[in-house]
Amino acid sequence: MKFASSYEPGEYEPDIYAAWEAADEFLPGGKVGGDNKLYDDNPNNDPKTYSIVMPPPNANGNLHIGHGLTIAIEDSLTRYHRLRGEKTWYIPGADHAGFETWVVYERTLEANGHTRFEYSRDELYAKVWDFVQEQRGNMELQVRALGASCSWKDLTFTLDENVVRRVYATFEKMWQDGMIYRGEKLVNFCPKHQTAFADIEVVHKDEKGKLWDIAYPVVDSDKEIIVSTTRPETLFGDVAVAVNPEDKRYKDLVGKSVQLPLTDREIPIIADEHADPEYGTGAVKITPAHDYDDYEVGERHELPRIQVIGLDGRMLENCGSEYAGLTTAECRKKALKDLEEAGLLRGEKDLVHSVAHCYKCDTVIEPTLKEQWFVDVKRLAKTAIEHLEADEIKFYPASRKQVLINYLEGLKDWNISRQIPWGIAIPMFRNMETGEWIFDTRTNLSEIEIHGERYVRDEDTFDTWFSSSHWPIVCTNWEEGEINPYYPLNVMETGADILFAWVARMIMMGLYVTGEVPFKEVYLHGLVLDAHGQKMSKSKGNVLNPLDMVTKYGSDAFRMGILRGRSAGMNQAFSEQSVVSGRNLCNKLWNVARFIQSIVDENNGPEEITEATKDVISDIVPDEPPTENMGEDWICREINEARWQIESQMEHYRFAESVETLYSLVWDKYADWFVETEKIYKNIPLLQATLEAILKMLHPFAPFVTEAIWQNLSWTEGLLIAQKWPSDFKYDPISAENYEMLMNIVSHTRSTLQGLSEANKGFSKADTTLLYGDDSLVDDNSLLVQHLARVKSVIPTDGQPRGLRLALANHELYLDVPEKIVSNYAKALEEKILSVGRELDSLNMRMMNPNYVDKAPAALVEETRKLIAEKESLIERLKQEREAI
RNA sequence: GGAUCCAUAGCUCAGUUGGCUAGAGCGUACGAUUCACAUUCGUAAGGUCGCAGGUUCAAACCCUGCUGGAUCCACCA
Repeated sequence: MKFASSYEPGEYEPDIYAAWEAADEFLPGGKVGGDNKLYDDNPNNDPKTYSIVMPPPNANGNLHIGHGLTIAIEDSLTRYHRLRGEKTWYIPGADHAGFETWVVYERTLEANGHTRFEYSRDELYAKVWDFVQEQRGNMELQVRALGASCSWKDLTFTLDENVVRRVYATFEKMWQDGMIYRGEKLVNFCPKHQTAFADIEVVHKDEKGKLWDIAYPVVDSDKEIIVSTTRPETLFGDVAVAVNPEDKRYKDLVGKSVQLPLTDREIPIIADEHADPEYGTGAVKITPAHDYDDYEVGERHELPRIQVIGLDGRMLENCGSEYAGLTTAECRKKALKDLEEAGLLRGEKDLVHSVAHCYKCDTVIEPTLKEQWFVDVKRLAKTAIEHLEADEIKFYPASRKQVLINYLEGLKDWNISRQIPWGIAIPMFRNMETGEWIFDTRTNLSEIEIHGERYVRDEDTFDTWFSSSHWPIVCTNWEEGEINPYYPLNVMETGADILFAWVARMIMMGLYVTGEVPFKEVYLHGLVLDAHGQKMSKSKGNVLNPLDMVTKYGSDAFRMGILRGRSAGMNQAFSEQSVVSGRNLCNKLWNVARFIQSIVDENNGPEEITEATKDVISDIVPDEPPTENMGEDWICREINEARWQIESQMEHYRFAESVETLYSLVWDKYADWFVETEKIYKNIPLLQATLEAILKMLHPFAPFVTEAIWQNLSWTEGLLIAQKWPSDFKYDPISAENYEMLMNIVSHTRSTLQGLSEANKGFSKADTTLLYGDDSLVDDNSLLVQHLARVKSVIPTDGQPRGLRLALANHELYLDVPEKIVSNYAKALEEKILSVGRELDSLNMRMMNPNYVDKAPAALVEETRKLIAEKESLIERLKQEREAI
């Protein structure tokens, strides 16, 4: 016997994964397709294809619990479609994670007493490359430990040559289409990391601040205008004071100038909608170089932009010698003091406002004027919206489609420049003489020469989302003019939190580059929260490592555990308890298999399997429905039923329900009832066939234990991963129905016995005899009933009923127990009568309503009538029992 | 300010076009045990489905309002 008495995942998982990989089963053709070719020369010859990509985890990082969920979902889909016989391609990836990795690297640089400024960009790039190569591999091992059946030879790294080539091609196309422009705009600049960020990369936090009122004297007048500001230090960059055009208080001041305090400049008073008469004093200072709204006001009124804060977060020369070089905080303090001394500070009050922070280092983001590359997104967004509205992509959850459309409608131009060395270089060179920019892909050179003219490379790199928005295109090797059955992807599975950052951009880019949407369906998963519904975070100390779970309980247990109770788009709690119950299921299945193998061994002997028996066994669908044991018809029906459910659930991404369906099939139906019946009947071919079907159905969710069992069974061949999804079992529906009745009799017997034993100390259930009247069902199955109900014997009454009659409609059954035992049970009986009475009342109420009888469907009314009749006869019987006591 | 989602047993969640006498797992209580499995088996208790209205023969489900919670977007001089 190969089966140990319990399943030890750690002993099997690494070998099994290696066996799959060695057999090339992860390639899209697999062994099923035979040729391992991506696709046939004639696409009509091909089976259906199924493609899915892995959102690339950070190449030099470790997987967190969210990756665990990602892989559990994606690999279940992959394995399911592979078993269905589709050419399934799950493409793994690794992300250079531009900013993330850069932050980690810069930290190690600083820890060694260096700074980024000591090196050229090319040197830094080379250093990080080496750093990442050293760290790489960890993540890939972890993806394997989770059982991901992805095609490793197709792994795409976000800096791979073909990715860069594709990104450059797109950029060039955009450049030629006039969608790329260089502009000096306000960008979210982190003074610590020295780089710009996209809007979605900054975190807004509510903070306590102060609102100061500052008087600006009106030129050639004794009047003054008081502005409200939270950032007095930006005063040096003021170029106007704005008031609302409707604001009567200031109407006559518009067009005049004010003296800008602490400086010798005069700035105009302008009228602009931006000024809210209700807020503060209704007058607002305009600083286009350091505030987004002011920037727009400046555009409208063609005002100059005066930058007064440097990239290092210190005040520039143009603020005057007293202020230049101060940090913004120092400058604010000094400016307020000076204003107060000048008698211009008129008030100060507390307020809470939201402030942008760097999502990585929490430094306050300084809106800063910078020359950057921008993508004009109007056309991209418009096309994306059109295709979304035409329902070309199905969303799970469905509501996110509209959310995405709303986002695209308000999308601003996309700043794609980042001041980080670690990334794909922007392929633009500038003629230092003329200032002209040209496109060139020779980004390995910092300078190039064309027709004797010298061009210098832009030092910036692309926003990672610009390259990763090509992900479905580059992973599937899509090429213009070639047929590619794997593009568009069947599904894009990723976190709901990157709907805007990534999904939106992949759709825009896919449409722009290929003219087609990049995927047919989007499944978004929510955040994995801790057991108490809290976000996992290092500072809270509630972070769970998926690999720890795998080590402790096994990969399958983790996968089933994390899928449980989870639905699309929802942030849901994760509890270790679900993993424990997943582990228990694996062990249960293991023992079921162990038991079945032992029966096979007893009857055949493992060595003596003849070719003839093999034929019988390998025919998974028995031609004739099983006879004799009705439990066999029943389990065949239940397995079919479960399989149909799983097929429909998988189509709708209801993974949690599939796990639930399988759990109940394996445990509550197969092990608790069917295998119990087989202790008497031992229909070996059917035991084998049903076990095989269950292993296949569970394989997508618990790949390791199912494969481990498959390998340990004496009669199976090949790898489970490469088998075919089961088809229908034949069965006799009447037998199946009868077995269910038998189950009902057994449960009721057990429950009554339990009631008796609770009411009577020392009562022995196992010594009790069950008597039956005129009942062919029980008569035919007395041995089975005796075994399942765990009674001493099941025999006919022979016309002499005695003991306690069971309250079952259509069956005359008695537990042969003394009257004293029964009388102690009277209270339980009384409760039962009351509860059935309540059910009967509610049914009668319904029938007494003439509208119900009139308007409800006839079948439903009929069913209610039948139910009432049943309940009435049941209550009658219970009352008789009570009388008898 | 705009939007989306959520509220069902002690806990975590199912409940697909209204037909429910509202389910599961865990937990709890009681009982079993040389049986493939104590990672086991059996039985049971536990719920005015957030609140208030409405539509309907019928509402956990549809509509309106409210309360509480989560998330996203925008704004906050």
